Amino acid sequence: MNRSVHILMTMTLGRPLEFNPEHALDAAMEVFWCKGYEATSLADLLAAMHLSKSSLYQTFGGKQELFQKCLLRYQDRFARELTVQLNHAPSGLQFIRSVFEWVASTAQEPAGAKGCLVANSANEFGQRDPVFAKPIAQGLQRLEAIFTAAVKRAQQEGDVAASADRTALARYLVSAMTGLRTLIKSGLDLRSAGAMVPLIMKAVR
Amino acid sequence: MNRSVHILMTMTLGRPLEFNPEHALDAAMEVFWCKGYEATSLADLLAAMHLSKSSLYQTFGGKQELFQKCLLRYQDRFARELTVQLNHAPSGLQFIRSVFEWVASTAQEPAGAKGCLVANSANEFGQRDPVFAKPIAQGLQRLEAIFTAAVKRAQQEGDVAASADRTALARYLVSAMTGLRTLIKSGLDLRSAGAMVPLIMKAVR
DNA sequence: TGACATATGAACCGATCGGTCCATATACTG
DNA sequence: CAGTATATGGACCGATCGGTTCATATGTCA
Repeated sequence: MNRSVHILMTMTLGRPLEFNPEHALDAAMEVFWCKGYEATSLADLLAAMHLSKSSLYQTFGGKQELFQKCLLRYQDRFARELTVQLNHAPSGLQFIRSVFEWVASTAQEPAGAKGCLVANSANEFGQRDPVFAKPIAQGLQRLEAIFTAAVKRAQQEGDVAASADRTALARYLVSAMTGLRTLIKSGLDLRSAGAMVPLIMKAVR
Repeated sequence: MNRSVHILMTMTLGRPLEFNPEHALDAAMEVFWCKGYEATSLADLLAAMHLSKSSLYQTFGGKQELFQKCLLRYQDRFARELTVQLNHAPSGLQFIRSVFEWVASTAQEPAGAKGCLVANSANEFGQRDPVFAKPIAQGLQRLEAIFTAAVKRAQQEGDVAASADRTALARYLVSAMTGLRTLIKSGLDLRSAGAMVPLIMKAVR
């Protein structure tokens, strides 16, 4: 591999970007997160991302592709964050509880009104659009995988019966999570949200 | 009150409608139910309702008003159905379980892919649109009220601790319901959906 | 400096959006 | 029959939709 090829692969020729693609992606994600896919227009995105239409198409490809990128970006960030939390948690059970307590704490806050991008998208599209069905299912899957790991740890720590069906429990937690977020998104008050956590946890113990 | 006034109030003058407003409303509800509000176009509605644009506007007022009518219609029908079920159920607890078992049974079926119009709308709009926030909140409220009645009955029947917080429990059930529907909408398999019901019920017992 | 490669903004595209208007059709009334 | 009130279909509206094209700006390289 000669030098010129190496340069071609590691640096961009021509005029450099005037914006940070990562930041722009974050801005787009925020808009999709708040308004959903259908209700978000190109104009909304351009305004939030601070770039021109041609830049958006050249860099991200279009509305659909941009949304897919945002969806994956959201998953990655969310999954990484939860994994870190799980690793730092005193116990698997504590991790699960603290996740729900954090979600409950977003009640009546802007963060709560946005919901979860994956859950929002799951509700907006279901399996209607084959283009989005896969990344959405994958997002739910990843959340389930984290809960599965947490339940497994809780079982090893003796907080959950070893005989319990990890997968079923993890799926239940995903369901409980999205349900709680839906209610919070609809304006559930903080007290009620908090009261829901121990009820949700009953299925785990 | 003379005869002519009476006639004016009880029957319509001029050319009669060529369609059944109730049926048309059902058709519109179906479309909104499947695709959501934003993704549904006037053309979609006209095709499903089998009427012309002018008829739609004259009879129902426009997309927003039509959606609101559908939302209320859905609530009424759903609430009435559940109330009947509750009255016929052998016990409050059995009612709750059977509702969840019915929802779980829609997994991998067209009915499951549609979700619940109220839950769908709650997720699509949250509190973003003040025009829809009220009917959506009302829909969730009505479901909660039914669950509250069921829990109350279960308490009287000794299946639920008398000391339990009925309202909190009812809200939990609404949350569990919407969560389950979200997952089913995303393609959860029938077996997994069924396995979730006893876990959900753990919070009640 | 000049060749080159990419980025950018603005003009432009056809399609579709939700919504209005009006001429005509169709019923009931006297 | 004429008069009246409503329903209907189709033409039409401006706005916006997502997307494309292209001339120009701006950087790197030899």
